[in-house]
Amino acid sequence: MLLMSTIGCMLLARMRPRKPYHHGHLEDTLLKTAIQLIGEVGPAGFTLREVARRAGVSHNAPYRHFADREELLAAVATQGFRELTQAMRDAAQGQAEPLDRMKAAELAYIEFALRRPEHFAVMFDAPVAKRTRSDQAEAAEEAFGTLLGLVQACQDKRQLPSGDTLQFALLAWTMVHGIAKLSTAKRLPFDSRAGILKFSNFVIDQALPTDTETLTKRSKDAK
Amino acid sequence: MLLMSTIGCMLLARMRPRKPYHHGHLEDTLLKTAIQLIGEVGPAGFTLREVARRAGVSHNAPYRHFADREELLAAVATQGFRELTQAMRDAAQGQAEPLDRMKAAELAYIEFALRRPEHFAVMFDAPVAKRTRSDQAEAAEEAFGTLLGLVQACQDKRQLPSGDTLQFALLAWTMVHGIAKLSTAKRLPFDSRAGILKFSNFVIDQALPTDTETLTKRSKDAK
DNA sequence: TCTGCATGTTGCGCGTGTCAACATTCTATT
DNA sequence: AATAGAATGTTGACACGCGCAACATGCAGA
Repeated sequence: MLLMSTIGCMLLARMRPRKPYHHGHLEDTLLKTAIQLIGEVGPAGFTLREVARRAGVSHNAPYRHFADREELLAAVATQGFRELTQAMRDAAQGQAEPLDRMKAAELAYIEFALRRPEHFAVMFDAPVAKRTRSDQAEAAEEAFGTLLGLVQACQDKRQLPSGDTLQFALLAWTMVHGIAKLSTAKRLPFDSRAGILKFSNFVIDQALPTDTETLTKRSKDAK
Repeated sequence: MLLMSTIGCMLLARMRPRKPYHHGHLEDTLLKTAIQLIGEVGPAGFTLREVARRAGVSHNAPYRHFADREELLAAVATQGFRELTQAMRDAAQGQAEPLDRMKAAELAYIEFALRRPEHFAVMFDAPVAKRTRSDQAEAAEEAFGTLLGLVQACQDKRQLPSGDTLQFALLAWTMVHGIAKLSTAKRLPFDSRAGILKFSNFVIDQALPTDTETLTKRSKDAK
């Protein structure tokens, strides 16, 4: 029945198989297309109309799924935070010791930024106004929460000084974020990925000392 | 002579004082106007035409001084780096000890970002392509050089471990940059400027320990 | 004085974001 | 099964910004 009417359609259209009026997974397609486009031309060159073109849909179709350009970008950012979280978790999983797990996650953060600089930019450079989108805040919170959990684990095993867990996690975050941002802005005097990662290791070790001597010393200082 | 023709002009214009055809300081005016506009609407809302309007000039006049929108933004960034350098120097000047001078400069970096978030964004988020502008690279280099000099001074006075000066300076830079970026992106759980600065102090002290005990300990480790 | 050059203006084409009106398809209720 | 209404997609229009081309104005040196 449905088959027959479809065939009828095709006959009327001179056997040309007709594109269905309804796309089916347009929202997903738009998001994926947007992510890819941003990877190619950057957030500035990103265009709603080009996304629509690549999705094979009219220039106004996206408005059925996203209120405006900003909202699509916000969705891109949200997806970015999810992938960042996953990357950090995967990296941590490869290590046994809490401290190594944390460091691996931190490096994964930097590597994510290096691998997808434009996407990373959308996540953090987007105008603050529209970020009331709660799902994005949630995704970002989960990314940070991952790091926080790893720091907590280090403290539990006495591999980091006990103290304000939040502050240590924020310290770790700002460090890797600074490296990531300056790297993608090409402001660091390293041209190779390896050079950046080597520097990253230096920074991480410097700010989060691993040796017990320093640990005990610092915990004494804290008193 | 010139006066007479001017008066003639005014008479013809029914005593309305006529705006001179040539602006006189248009390039400067455009730059200043652009900086102010960016401060109001952010890099995204920034428009070449609005700058022209505010400068009281036609929408194409800016093209006589800047090749395109990007080039004006690049000039804005350059100016930003100069002001950042000045802010860091001023802050350092208020302190006697090298270490205090360095810390003051680092805090000045963060405060600059907090005070002029949009301007700061233009300096670092701009597409990398157009930044072949050598004067901008120079201004940025000078800003970093300021920090580098302060680190060097600390090492000279044994207030920082001797070693790779560049790496320490880069460490300091990435830290403050991370804080600045995350703060302006409103991703840190601090709502007040004071809270951010308090956290900044924590981060700086954590990563660049001042006490001589740790210093000697670390220099031993380095062997 | 006159001529060339820097500076500013007007007008245009093109692309984008977004709104309004219309077309098509799906879903649910009867 | 029929049909109304909600989703989804399309077409057309408008305003606006970027940047080009052609023109106007004023300045500076021969």
